[in-house]
Amino acid sequence: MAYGYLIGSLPITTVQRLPSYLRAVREMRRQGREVVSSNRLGELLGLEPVQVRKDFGFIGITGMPKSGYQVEELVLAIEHCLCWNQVRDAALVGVGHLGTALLGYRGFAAHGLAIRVAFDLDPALAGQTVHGTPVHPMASLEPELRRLGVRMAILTVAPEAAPEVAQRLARAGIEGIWNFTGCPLLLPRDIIVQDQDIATGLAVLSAKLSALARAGQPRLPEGDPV
Amino acid sequence: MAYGYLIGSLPITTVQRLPSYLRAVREMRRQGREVVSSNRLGELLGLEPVQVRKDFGFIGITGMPKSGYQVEELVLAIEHCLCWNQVRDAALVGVGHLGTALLGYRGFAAHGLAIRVAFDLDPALAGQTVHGTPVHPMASLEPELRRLGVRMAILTVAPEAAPEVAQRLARAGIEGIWNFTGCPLLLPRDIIVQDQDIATGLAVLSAKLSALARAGQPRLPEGDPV
DNA sequence: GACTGTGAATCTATTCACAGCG
DNA sequence: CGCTGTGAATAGATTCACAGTC
Repeated sequence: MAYGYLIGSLPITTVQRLPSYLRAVREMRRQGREVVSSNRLGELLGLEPVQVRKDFGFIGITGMPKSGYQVEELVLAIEHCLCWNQVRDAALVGVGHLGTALLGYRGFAAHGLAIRVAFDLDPALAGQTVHGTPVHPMASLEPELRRLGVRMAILTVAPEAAPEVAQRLARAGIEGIWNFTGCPLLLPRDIIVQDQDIATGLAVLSAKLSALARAGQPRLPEGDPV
Repeated sequence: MAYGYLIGSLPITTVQRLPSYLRAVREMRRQGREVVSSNRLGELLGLEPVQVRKDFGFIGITGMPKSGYQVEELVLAIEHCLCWNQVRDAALVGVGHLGTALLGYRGFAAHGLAIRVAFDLDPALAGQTVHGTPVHPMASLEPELRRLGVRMAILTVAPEAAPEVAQRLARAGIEGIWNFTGCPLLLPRDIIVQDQDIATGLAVLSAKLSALARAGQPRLPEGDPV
């Protein structure tokens, strides 16, 4: 195994699974469970036990034969890998339906994310707060970002506006952009862009449903039990 | 190349890229461009040209040496693969911030998706419409779904409620669930679940930003031009 | 006996290298 | 030439098989 495609020192696929692990082990901690086996966790999350063990190996966690892994140790290690144990300030640009929903999402606290400020073109929104976050006019984007020292941006503007706004974010010193616009952003390589395009998920689901329909219904009326 | 991991007859990674291709070629059609090369498309979307050619090969599109691919042919072929040229009815369950945002999203029409009905626990919402979609009480979930013959559900309830609601959807004859709850759904295998967990994207971005920070800033103050 | 941990094998996806064509 | 199309090579990710440990 070469594993030369890493984020820091972790395979990207492992990083993608960390949130599910974290949710599960936090819940176990809440329930007072102190240890958990790769088997149990895999069953809960729909993963092979060996996958779980490999992933935990990558994040430097080692378990105990017979008993399993320490729940508390897992929580701390995963939070550390993702830096979800400290707060990261972010700005949100584009207070439409989706932007508003994200501003109202209470789960970000558990992910170490705090949206400090939002921006929108609509002058009626500027000066208001949405779900407790102050909204500023687009004109003050650069100075406000620099003043607050925010390094991460959540981009929820209309796709047409995305390239231009992204340019402005890049020039304002933003290091990472969480891109919900579906429009590909071509930016300098030192700016990290994470695309969160709802259409790719819908595409996979559409294709699977269509494949199913095309195949007729070669399945039993009732499938496997849960 | 074995390629035995297919949706219908397409690699899943290819399906995931189809929406970006589609957006790009639709835009080109709008501009009156009739042909496009894999090179140009790759540049626009940040992909290797050979990747584009392989993908088009999979969906059965063949281009012309020297000139490239027919834009119109690409649009039709991709829409066909995803069944985005016909309307698929869906129900949305959970009219919170995110559910409301999805009900207000106008882009679904271009993806062949029509949300016909929504459901929510809150009795104050039942009987109302949200962005034009009627909201029903949870109690009428099963009969209403069967009456409308809806086969796809968008799940935007709170994570705690997800497993139970998913069970009800499964029993009501739903074939595919687009799962925004972040909670893993363990359902019979004949029900297709597409997880759309915002946390995995945030995890990747967090890990990359942290890796960057840890590495110091071993880059030039200004990166490559666009 | 019931776990973990890991090298080897397999499977999947991308990229290379280059033949072929208009 | 400037493209496409594709077998071969490589890279990446999962799964197998099994040795080791409490």
